[in-house]
Amino acid sequence: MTNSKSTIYDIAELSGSSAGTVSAVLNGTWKKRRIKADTAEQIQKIADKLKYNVNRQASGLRKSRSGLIAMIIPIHDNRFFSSMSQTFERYARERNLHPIVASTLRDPALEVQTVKTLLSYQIEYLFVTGATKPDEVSKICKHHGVSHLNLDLPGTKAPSVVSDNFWGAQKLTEELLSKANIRKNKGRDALYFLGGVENEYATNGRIRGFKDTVVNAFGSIQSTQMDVCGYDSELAKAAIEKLYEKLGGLPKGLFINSTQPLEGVVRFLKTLPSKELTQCAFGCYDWDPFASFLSFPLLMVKQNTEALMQKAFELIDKGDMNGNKIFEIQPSLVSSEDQA
Amino acid sequence: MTNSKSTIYDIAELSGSSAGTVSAVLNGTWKKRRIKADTAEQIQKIADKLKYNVNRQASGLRKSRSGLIAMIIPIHDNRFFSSMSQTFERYARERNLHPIVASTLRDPALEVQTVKTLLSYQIEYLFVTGATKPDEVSKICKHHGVSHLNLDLPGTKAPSVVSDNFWGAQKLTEELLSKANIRKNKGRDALYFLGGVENEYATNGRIRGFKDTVVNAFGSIQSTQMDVCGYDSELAKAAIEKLYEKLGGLPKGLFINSTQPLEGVVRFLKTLPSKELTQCAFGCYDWDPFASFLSFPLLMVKQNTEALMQKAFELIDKGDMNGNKIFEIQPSLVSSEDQA
DNA sequence: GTGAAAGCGCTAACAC
DNA sequence: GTGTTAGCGCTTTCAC
Repeated sequence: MTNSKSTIYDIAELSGSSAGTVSAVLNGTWKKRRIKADTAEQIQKIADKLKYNVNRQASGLRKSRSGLIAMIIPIHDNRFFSSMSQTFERYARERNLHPIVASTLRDPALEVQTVKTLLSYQIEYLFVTGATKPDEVSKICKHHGVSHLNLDLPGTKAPSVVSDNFWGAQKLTEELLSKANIRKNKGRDALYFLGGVENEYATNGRIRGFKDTVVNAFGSIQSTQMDVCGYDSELAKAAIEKLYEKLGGLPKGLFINSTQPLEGVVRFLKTLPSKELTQCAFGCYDWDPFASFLSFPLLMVKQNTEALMQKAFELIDKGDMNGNKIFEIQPSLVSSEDQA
Repeated sequence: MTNSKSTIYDIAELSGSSAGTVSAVLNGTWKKRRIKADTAEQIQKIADKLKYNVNRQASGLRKSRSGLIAMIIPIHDNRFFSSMSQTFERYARERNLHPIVASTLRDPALEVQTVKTLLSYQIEYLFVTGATKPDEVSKICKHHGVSHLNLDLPGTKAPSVVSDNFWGAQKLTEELLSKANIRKNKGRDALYFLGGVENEYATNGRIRGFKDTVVNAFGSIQSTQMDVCGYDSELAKAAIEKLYEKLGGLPKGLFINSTQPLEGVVRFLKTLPSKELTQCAFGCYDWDPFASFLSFPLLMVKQNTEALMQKAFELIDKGDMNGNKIFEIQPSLVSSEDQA
């Protein structure tokens, strides 16, 4: 029972046919070789009995194809990326490709090293998700002739499929303006933007969407309405505290850029009497299921993993991986009140 | 620049040495072969210039080792499993093994198929996490002579590393009894258990821990204190509603089995005036970061991914993968109040 | 100190 | 309809 790995030669011997025939039967090319159904059946039966399993290092070497498709992500332990992994696997399997996911911890060196390792296993495609140096990765992949694309964060040397941050921010801002019933766009009667990092791809798009919408509605926007205080929750907490103090209370609307700053905001809100919270409309760019359970209503922008992945595989299917176009995918607006 | 994959033969030719020498230099066995440092350096330089990358299908075939270690998990998109993946990768890389994680969606057929595929790539080790049929997987692995172990859910044909549900439930129950200041163990003045599935490994252990602790403290336990209503949040919501009605209010303490039932409970609690919540001590077996932001304090049991994985790799390191011992790892108790 | 040669398990072109 | 053969890129034993 133990350790009886068998090869096509074992089967050839037992069936009285040749290794070539066995190979053809076992990999499904036997009709093309016009092998007798009888022979095929016979061989298959023996293979089953021996629990034969092809050695893909050998077949891959011979065919110079591995059947592998890989994706690198920054980390596994994250709602967005783990949901990308899940969707990636499904799409890959639909195409008879074997998915491999590896995380690179936002470490440029590990990123490069991981990609090289993956290439050494002769992966056929690579999805580069949220990479710190997408163009470095592109260079390596190109040298090895491996099709690849960027996800979530764009690069300039391969096609990219990313969230439409501009559009998402517009929608969220519009909703908030209307829900908060903003009239004057001044003092507490205005919408405020909190969190994110200046000159970072995602934040940039979101800021543009926010500003664009506010300016559209009121003709102008004040610099005091923006506090791009970083992604750290402590910094966000300090920022909302300061804003609260300055305004003498919460504003009528708050656009929080990402769930991490949201944590900081929530920590501050916990210190306020709950009726104050009802005077502010809260929005968060990024979704987390926990947010449905907060003590106040919250609008969230949820990235569309399904559509991102679908677009990416569409590019694979079309063999369309050579340009450097950026495809933007619309996220969706979710309200915590819908889920409760 | 494009597609210039090179082989050791290219390098051999350019360097005027033989493929064997190049191979030895490039895979680090060259001191053993007593190759001149000069030659080695020369060869290395050429390899770098060509951006040579070993073909692991070829080297793996020859050595009949792949350098791969795989783990199957039910799903990626889950706090516990994604954190297992993260830790798995780290430990694997520390050992110069290349980690592969694949999800099997709690589908027995996909589980078996995925394992077979992984084996066809000649993986050297397999971690079987939360499998529906761990023993099926063991059979297949044994036939292929591949070392493997079970994680999270135990099997009978390989070593298993699982959470100590009994211990965790004991600790959580003890904390809750004391925090709730239970006196009579009757009516509202008692601790109640909610959620989980009868005859399931994890629930069994937790029920035993709960009962054991209550009986220890009060000499007995009533069957009405247990409602093993499943993992569905709607069922849990119905269960807590019924309990509330029966008792004429919340009990002094509630042990909720898993985060999904917790969601249901929270939905119900939202309908209550907040001061009622202060009269009950809440505990949840399983941890989720969102729970720190609920409007009431919550004790949680957090599985120790780090220790689980460490134990698993310890078994690998010791080559100790042949028994079927079950190793239980203590989880830890976390309070939402510690994090705020 | 290094080259030559065999072979890992499989596939595919070419026989017949 | 099926056997034979060469070879994918690499490692390793045996020469010398």
